[in-house]
Amino acid sequence: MTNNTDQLPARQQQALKTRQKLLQAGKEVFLENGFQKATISQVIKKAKTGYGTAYVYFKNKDELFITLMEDLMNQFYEVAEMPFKPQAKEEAYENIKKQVRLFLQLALDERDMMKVVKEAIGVSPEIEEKWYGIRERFIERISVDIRYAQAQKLAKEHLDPALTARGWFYSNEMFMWELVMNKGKYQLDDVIVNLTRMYTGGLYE
Amino acid sequence: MTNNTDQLPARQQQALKTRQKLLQAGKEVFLENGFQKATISQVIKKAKTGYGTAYVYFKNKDELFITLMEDLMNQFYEVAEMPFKPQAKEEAYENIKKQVRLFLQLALDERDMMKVVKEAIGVSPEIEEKWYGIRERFIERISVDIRYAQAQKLAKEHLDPALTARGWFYSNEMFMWELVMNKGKYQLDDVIVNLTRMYTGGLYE
DNA sequence: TTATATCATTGACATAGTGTCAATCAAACA
DNA sequence: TGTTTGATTGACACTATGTCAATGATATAA
Repeated sequence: MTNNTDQLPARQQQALKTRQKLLQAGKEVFLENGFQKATISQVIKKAKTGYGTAYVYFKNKDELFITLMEDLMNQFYEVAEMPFKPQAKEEAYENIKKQVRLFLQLALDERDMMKVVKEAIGVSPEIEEKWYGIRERFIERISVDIRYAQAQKLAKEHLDPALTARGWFYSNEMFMWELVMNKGKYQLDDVIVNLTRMYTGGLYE
Repeated sequence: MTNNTDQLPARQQQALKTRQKLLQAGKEVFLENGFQKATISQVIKKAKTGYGTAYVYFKNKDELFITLMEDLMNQFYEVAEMPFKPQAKEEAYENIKKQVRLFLQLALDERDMMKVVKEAIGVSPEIEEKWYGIRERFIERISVDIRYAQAQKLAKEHLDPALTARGWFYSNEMFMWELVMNKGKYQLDDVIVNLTRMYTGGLYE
């Protein structure tokens, strides 16, 4: 595999390399210190560049972190786009369980990074906005699924798809953060089964 | 109504007054600027005290804000403690609707303050902890309610009370923040009805 | 090959906020 | 009235941010 920097002039190659060094150092510093305690000084020290260099490549700490989040966030977008066309209630139940597991598992696979993401969402409006983008994408997708299930006469007509999708995603998201922050407090499978049962069947007989 | 500072020596009265001035000024500064942008300098300027005085009465900005939140947080604790002893599914449904409305309405009545609280939760671990205390109190109370409903054969036995209570509260909490942050985007009654229907009856036929 | 232009890199600087503490001031008390 | 006690204060040391004029190295042109 040839690196696409091969053809570039040495100057641009160097610049790319500097940027990469800052990203790598940034990731390490964020994982070690969390979002708030991480400083540009720590990053440039680890990357072995001058202080001002960081500001050449990134507007500020928030932007550096957003760049580092991007890959992970795209994985969430992919999970959100999963197709959903159940023909029966049983099939719906299985589909939903599968998607919940993908969502929670992705967060747990990147647990250390997700902890920092959670902190960053609380501190930086720009990063919060990025997460809201993912949330709304999920909710929109789930709304479509609910309308489909209603058209198939599988789901109750009297529930508002947008509100129901939102409430459902909120539960999922919060359990995700709970699992990320308190590993081991709950069993993943228990959470998935209970969430899905609640969603599909409700609490009362 | 006699003020209970009447009997105190003048020196302590003065100290109390200074503290009150800082609290009042703090509230104004937080509401005007939000949590992060609020500074001690702004507070002491508005309170007309010296810089160091603020640190005599409060360890830091977080502690000042926590003191300001206390009343509001206690109101949430009161809502969490509401009794719940339904004899039938219909009664349960009405009880639940009532409690959801109290919860959401309290947040909306203190909307401006709740916006700052949300920001502060994201920034300050101490304040986050305070909110988690309220959340866990709600969840514990709801767990008890679910167990009671299960014992009455009103609620499904196969749902885990702790997990179900948690998922249910998460939906409520997130809708609360949504209503607080985006006033008017959703109709309060629509949210309440949909949440409660989902919770009690589930999505599928 | 040399001169010049371009642009990546740099750290000192201005700015802004925090928390501390020795000094000051005024009330309480002997 | 003199002394003690404790409330108040702002200057100080510290930490972090973001900017920018100067520097240095590479690319280009003559």
